[in-house]
Amino acid sequence: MKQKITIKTIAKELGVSTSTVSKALKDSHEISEETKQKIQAYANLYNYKPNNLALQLRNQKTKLIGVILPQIVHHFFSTIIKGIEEVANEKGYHIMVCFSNESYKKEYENLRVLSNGSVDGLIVSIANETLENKDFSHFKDLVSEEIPLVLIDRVVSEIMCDKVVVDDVGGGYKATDYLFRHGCKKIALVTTPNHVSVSALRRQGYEKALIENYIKSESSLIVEIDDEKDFNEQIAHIFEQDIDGILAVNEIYAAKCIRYAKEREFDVPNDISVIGFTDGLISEYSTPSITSVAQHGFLMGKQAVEMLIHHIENDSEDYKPKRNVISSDLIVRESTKTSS
Amino acid sequence: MKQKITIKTIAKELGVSTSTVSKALKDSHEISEETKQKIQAYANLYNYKPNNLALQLRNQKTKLIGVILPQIVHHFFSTIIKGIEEVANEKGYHIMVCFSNESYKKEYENLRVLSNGSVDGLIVSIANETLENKDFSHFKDLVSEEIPLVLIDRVVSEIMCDKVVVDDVGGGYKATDYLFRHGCKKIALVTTPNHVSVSALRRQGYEKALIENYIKSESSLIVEIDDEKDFNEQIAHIFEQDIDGILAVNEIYAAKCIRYAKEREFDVPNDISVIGFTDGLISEYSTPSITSVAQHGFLMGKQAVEMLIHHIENDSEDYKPKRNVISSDLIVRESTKTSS
DNA sequence: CGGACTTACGAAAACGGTTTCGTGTTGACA
DNA sequence: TGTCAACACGAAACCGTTTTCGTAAGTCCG
Repeated sequence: MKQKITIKTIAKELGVSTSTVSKALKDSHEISEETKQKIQAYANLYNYKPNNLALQLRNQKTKLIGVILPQIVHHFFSTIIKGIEEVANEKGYHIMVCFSNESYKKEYENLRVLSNGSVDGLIVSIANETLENKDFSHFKDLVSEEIPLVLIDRVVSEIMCDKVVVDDVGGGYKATDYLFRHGCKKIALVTTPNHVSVSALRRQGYEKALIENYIKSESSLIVEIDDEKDFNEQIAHIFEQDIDGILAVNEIYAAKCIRYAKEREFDVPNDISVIGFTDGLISEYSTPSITSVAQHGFLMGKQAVEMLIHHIENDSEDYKPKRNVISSDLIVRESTKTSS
Repeated sequence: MKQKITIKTIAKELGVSTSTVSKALKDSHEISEETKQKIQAYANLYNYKPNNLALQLRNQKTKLIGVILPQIVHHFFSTIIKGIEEVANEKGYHIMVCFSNESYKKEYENLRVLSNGSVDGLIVSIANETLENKDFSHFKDLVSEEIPLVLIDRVVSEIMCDKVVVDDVGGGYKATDYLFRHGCKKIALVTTPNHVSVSALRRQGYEKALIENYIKSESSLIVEIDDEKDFNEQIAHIFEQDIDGILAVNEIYAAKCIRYAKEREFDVPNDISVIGFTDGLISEYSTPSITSVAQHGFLMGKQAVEMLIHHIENDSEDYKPKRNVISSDLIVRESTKTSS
């Protein structure tokens, strides 16, 4: 990289001190018009730009927000990033994005690097492996260092910080209840292993709706998908139990269920109605398009960064962790019956 | 944020100089075992971490790579980010991600902020608006400041820097040729306005395939979609010309074409075969699944960051812009006939 | 005993800015 | 002519770290 022009260079060339240059460039009244003209002209000519690192070191702030997400090639998470970036930019911040790839080790590493003064605060969604381990000491360290932290989507109660979550229980409930109201009698749940906190919550919503409809939850109707194994083999058995509705905890599972249903010559939605979570492109463009629980990732990102920046910029005020809940809405499409 | 412990604090508390502390923490032979023990113990106890900003200022490098993309909620671009992040991390770099939202102004702003010493180099895919304007002075400034820059996917020849592009001409050709070989006689092209460089290239490939098959390109078979207007209205006329194949320049257009074809009671693939670009989730999960030209965004990200880091770390060697071309492959699925 | 060499540490400069606090020169005014 | 304020600028500290160089004390050897 070419040697950049600095205040020192300008000062030397023009035979003034660095303080004079600094002040002149800020149009300070302390400096005479004449000198200001000269300095500003010179700075312009040589395209002077103040070095960000120097400023950050001096001001003890970076105007940078660290974002650590478990995945990126994922509609929900990329939507969150978009929300974060948009608001951050409006407020003069930029974002540094890292991914944990659901791995504890990478999450730990990223946290370590970013918390060394590189960023003013962090927005994190916890990796699955970490949720499984239940080792949150790296987050607790962060909190005890008083580095502003906002946890999103996948959160745990033992970390004392701001949080933004989706109303997953409500979403699961709304979806299941919708199925009941539109004529379904026997609804299966296709989910992930239970340590994934959001899935567990959606399941709670599912079970709540069952109870309210006086139906006993049957474990034979619940499949915890192991992504390592063949999907169709794992769900085959629920199709042999006269089900007429499926709630899937994400849109990929929903799409796969629909595909499998077709293979087995069930009609969607007339024989079986299907609802997914995550209102992404798959839900919108597959045929039939999929009724989904929208999670408003964009909004979540926006709220998270607003809380974070508030925390960063009101450092002094005594601070009580807040928790925002974003309600999830059902987007009705073609994969569910409309009449009962 | 809590006041962080610094080398100065340690020095003062232990009654030594900052240089001693610095050396002791690096296990320098200049310092006696006894003193080292004492200092390291203290540092550990109070969880000392060196301040990144100070290091970056001193070393004149940030180990940070700036990434500016036009969009994020997009399978191809998020895949690129994943590729970039993975290799960057391996080599000890982190990434700062910004989005231009296809806007010239935001691209300009992002470029300005990131080129102030915040990053060691940049990876950029140009915004559509900039491609339309043809104003690339902000990039040329970057190049003349000798800030390492790699352009990806959407590139222009007048910017002298490293580039990684997809073989879009080849992709368009392969796809069109595949349609001809499998019995299509009349193939429509659903594309974007021509200033989008990748679309223009895909169109070249399409036309090349037409010529090789002795078919005259007809403008009535080519639709340049205006995203502001209704999609179906814009493509309706091509369905009245006995077409039996459609090449769409992205997977959303492909999915929309298939949907419209169904509405008009054409069978896909038997009446009309459809091929899209961007091998994302839509292509994979829609019904019928969509034959697509895969662009290998992951690979593109990896190559880009490798070129960039090479450039950053071999600053001295005299530098000749390189250009990598990633070949695009056809992923055959259900939206195209298999026999001729 | 004197010189050379090692050991163990500190002072200071450097990275690129900002900011506080002088200070020398004017000019006005009594 | 002496006093004082205003003006225009510079010196120096500071942000946190590294690194070069200097040096006091101790050791070894002749």
